[in-house]
Amino acid sequence: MNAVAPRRQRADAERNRRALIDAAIEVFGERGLEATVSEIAHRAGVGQGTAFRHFPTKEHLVAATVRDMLDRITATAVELLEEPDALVAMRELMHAGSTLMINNHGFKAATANSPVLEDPQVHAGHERLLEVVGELLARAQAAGAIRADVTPEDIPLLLCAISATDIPRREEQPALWERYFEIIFAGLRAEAPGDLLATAPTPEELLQLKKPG
Amino acid sequence: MNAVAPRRQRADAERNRRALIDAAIEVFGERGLEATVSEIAHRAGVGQGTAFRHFPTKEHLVAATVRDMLDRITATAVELLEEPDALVAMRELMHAGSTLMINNHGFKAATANSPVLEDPQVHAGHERLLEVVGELLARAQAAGAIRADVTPEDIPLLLCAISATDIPRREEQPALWERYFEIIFAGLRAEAPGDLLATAPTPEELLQLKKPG
DNA sequence: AACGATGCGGACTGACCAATCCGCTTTTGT
DNA sequence: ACAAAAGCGGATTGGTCAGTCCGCATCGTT
Repeated sequence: MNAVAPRRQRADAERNRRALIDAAIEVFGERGLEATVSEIAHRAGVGQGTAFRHFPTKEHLVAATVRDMLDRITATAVELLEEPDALVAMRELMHAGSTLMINNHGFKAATANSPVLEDPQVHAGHERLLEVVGELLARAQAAGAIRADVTPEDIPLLLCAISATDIPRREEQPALWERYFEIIFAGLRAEAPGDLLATAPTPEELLQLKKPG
Repeated sequence: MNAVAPRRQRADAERNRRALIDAAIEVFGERGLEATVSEIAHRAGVGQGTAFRHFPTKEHLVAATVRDMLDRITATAVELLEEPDALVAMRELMHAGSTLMINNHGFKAATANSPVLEDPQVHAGHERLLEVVGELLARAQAAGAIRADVTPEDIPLLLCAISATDIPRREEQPALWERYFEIIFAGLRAEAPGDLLATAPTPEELLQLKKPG
């Protein structure tokens, strides 16, 4: 019977913590991880001293936002467990994940950042995501829609790959990444797609995003 | 008849310029674009004043190294024009390009950096690469080995995608990216690969890089 | 050999940023 | 209502880095 003493924190402190994470998601999303802590604090409507009290290091703040983002993808994945068509579920999961990474420059950069990935909170969130992804993937493989040698750990890495194609010419061709989504997703399909191709929502049309002439 | 006056620069200046680019490729390669200019100058055996005289801005130095790297890939691509098997040529080109990007953290980061891509030297180097890639790609498509809707511009972006998978666990699984190379390359193959699969050097074995148990 | 032009090196500047510190304010329990 | 605890804010510090400056060395030319 040791004193674990959870000692709930003050209401305003909890509010500020939440506001900081929300602001961090926004600001890191817009400007990448180079955004400064005081900019985030300001956006959250608090002083930067407050930011560093809640998150002793910028890296801690980054880890907290990454954890939050991971939880969002996981929530999407859980919803997709309801989808009867396993291939559609996988496709939508990957599409949602790519969209999220592409709209959040900071999240994309953080996944390339080993120190962040070693944070226990982030690691736990990642594990939880892998479990749900594993379930969706297993179903798609059981249906013969996805190659059997693909593992759950592959999926997040492929999302990194897809979002890495979004860097240049964002103005000219806003959704060019969808093209590469199709190519990479095609690489995951079972060796003889044949009739299964028809199941995918928009299999070939999306590949025509580039200028036709 | 205006005075263009090429005015050749002093021999030591030219030597230093070359040494700076070589050092920059090394240092940016090891530590990414965060490496400091003075570190590069020191590695090149010159003072940092010299570095800033040759390259008025860090960005100029980055652009010069990117241009150099692009020229190296282009040289590889030109050699591959000799390869009789068009699919093998494309595969080797992409493999070489991925290897180059993965071993050079700075180059990888620079391709995600719009200001660098807008540099006229870099842009010219990129165009030149696209020409050669276009030729190799056209041959592979004519042979029915690669989907007809793939364009030359897709290839560099897919190399970015492949190298984006190399970020974590470099120690544990040094060549994990080869796995994703296979998946993405498979996505480029013509819809009915069938017998063509046999042409690829190591089509399925490389996919078993992960722990089997 | 000698001189002018070109290039060199590294101390220095100014800006920026993560992280700290401490006097002040708000919350919470009584 | 009051006091102690908890939290707040922003000025400040220390360190880093791109870019400048200028006295000195080296090169190339005659």
